[in-house]
Amino acid sequence: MKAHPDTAARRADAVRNRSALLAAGERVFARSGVDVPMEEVAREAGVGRGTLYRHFPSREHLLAALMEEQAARLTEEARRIVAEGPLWDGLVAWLRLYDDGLARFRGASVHVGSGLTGTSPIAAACGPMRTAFAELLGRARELGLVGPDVTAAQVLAMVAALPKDAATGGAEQPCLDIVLRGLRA
Amino acid sequence: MKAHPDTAARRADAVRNRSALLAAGERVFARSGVDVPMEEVAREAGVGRGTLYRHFPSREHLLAALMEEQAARLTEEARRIVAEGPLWDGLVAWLRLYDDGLARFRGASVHVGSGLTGTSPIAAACGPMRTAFAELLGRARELGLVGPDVTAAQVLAMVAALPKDAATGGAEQPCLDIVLRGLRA
DNA sequence: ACCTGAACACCGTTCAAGT
DNA sequence: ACCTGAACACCGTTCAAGT
Repeated sequence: MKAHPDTAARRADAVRNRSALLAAGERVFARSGVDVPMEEVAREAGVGRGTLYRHFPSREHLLAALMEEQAARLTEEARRIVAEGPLWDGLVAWLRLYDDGLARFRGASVHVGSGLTGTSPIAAACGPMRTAFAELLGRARELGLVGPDVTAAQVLAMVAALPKDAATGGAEQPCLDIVLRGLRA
Repeated sequence: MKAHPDTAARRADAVRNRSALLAAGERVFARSGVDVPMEEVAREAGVGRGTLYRHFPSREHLLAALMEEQAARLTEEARRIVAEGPLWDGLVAWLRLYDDGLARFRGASVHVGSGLTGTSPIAAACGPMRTAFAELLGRARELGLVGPDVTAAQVLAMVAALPKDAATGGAEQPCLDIVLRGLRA
């Protein structure tokens, strides 16, 4: 991949396999969670184990590639809210989107929560999203909508780590609502 | 173990090995996190793998045994707060103790968060603590200190899942403080 | 009754051989 | 250049043999 920055120069089977792996990863992770044996992803894509590892050197690389599209949408949305407002309602809506996105693959939140900081493939995939959210949170802070001591990395990590509502014994109020109340200045 | 409910009837080496395993588990989990290879625990205790699995059939059984003492302390403390008050400050202090306790072993929060409900060994070890905390939260709810839609299982799962402050990029305000603000009615 | 360590199973990752 | 599946490594768990 490094040797072939432009798709045209890559062999047709390599291009085909890569998209088959992405599609298979999407289905298998959605069905069985991100900790499923990698072999299942390879089988679903109809390729050998080795081919999977050639395209994605680790589970996190595959997960990061799958999340990139979604992260791009969230980046876009954060910028739109900064430009158009309203800031508080936008912030709330954005965090709901973010939370929902992490629910798509069972087990993804653990990888995202620990991968947001540092140099993991996931950190790289989420970099622009983090920056855009930091901008949004900064504006909200300037308007006094959230406290001065809350950081973007903290909020992203905290919301990513929230237990799924299924795991909280049928509580009426989602955990995210509690955190949102706590954020509001 | 099942065949010998009273310690006196067990062979001396079995008794000795069990406490050596608990002491080793404490040290190794504290040093390397709860996902450390079980072999290290056995080696630190000076016994074979098989002996470890005879006493604790899985990693979760060992972790549950190690957490029992701490859970008992928290149970006690919750009852004291219910009896003596003050309820809100007591609730806050209790949740800080709970949060600190989970920080003792890196990785423990994942097992506790998912193990609180259900039938895991950890759920069994935490049962009395859950009940005592539910009582404490119920009293706070009656006084209108917390909202009516918050459940004990939810709060325990949520606080267990909070990212360690080291993972939030040096935020001024601990995540727990944000949740506590959100809980207060 | 209990202990031990070899053996088995599972899965992530690598790599020699093939096209 | 890329693919494949056999092979290796690691670790959780089991069990036959020993005391």
